Amino acid sequence: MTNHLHDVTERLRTQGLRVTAPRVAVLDILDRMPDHPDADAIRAAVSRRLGSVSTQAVYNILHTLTDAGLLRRIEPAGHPARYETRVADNHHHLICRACGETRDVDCAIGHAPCLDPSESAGFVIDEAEVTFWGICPACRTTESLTKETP
Amino acid sequence: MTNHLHDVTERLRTQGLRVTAPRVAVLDILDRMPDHPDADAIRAAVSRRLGSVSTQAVYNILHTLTDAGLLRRIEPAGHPARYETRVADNHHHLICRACGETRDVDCAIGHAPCLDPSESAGFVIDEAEVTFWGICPACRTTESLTKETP
DNA sequence: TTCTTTTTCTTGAATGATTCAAGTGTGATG
DNA sequence: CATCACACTTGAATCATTCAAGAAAAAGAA
Repeated sequence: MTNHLHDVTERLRTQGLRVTAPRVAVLDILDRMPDHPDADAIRAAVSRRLGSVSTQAVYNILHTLTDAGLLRRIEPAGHPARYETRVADNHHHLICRACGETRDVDCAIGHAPCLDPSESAGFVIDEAEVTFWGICPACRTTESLTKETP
Repeated sequence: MTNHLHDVTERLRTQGLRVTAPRVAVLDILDRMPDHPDADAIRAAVSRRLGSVSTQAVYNILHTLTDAGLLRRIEPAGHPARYETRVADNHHHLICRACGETRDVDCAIGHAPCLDPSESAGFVIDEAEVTFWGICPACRTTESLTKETP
């Protein structure tokens, strides 16, 4: 645990970023949360650990760390942005249309950039983002219960 | 042109939707706009044609037509939603990070659903969405000009 | 350690796309 | 051509996120 915090600190230093309690907390918490939390869930978790944090600080931190390549931001249509620390590899996401729950999906086809468009139309392409949309097991159950009770 | 309006009317009727001037205008305009306009651009175009439309009406219409399968909504992270009438086939999008300009990209790999995730985690998946992110020719030019003038 | 500088955090207000709610108007059916 | 469900208008509300200005804290120097 002290080990891990040291690792988190190192990651910040390597990117030339100052080591602050809120930043360490965000990175450490995201490393441990497998469910791609959104800004509000992250704020809640950091707040629990440090006593309090401002919403603005959380947004600043998420922005800074994302820009530095320490975080990856996922922005599912219709849901607030979610974050993860898995940045080194090429992977995609499976998102529930109902609740926004997000799961990692390993790249289905080869390696990064994973896909090439058939026409690039003069664009300089830097990312091929694949999102699988569906209904998660929990929401599927809720949905059928709702429908079967008119 | 009367031909096309007739076709638009038919599409509405086929979906059991009432034929109203704003709805016809939205569909007709979207059929002619290749650049995936957002709600505001659509409102402007409809307004120009009919004299005026409320923003709310445009949102209602876009929602209704999308639900009916007559439109497809594209929601690029960080940009307002865009719409297109190309709903029959499986295709993806190439989006400019800077200005949001959106181009169609034919499916790079086979047919719909185009991709299968390696793990579905109990989800019922209904769509595989592929987005190519980059910088369009116009923004690329602007960007380099800005950088070269410190 | 203590001082200084630069960056980060806090607070409170603002933004922008989209949605909610209530009332008026209109298309489709009989 | 009357009725009624549905669509449109107006005006306010919501939500995630961002802007702005001042207070606090990290990093490097003395």
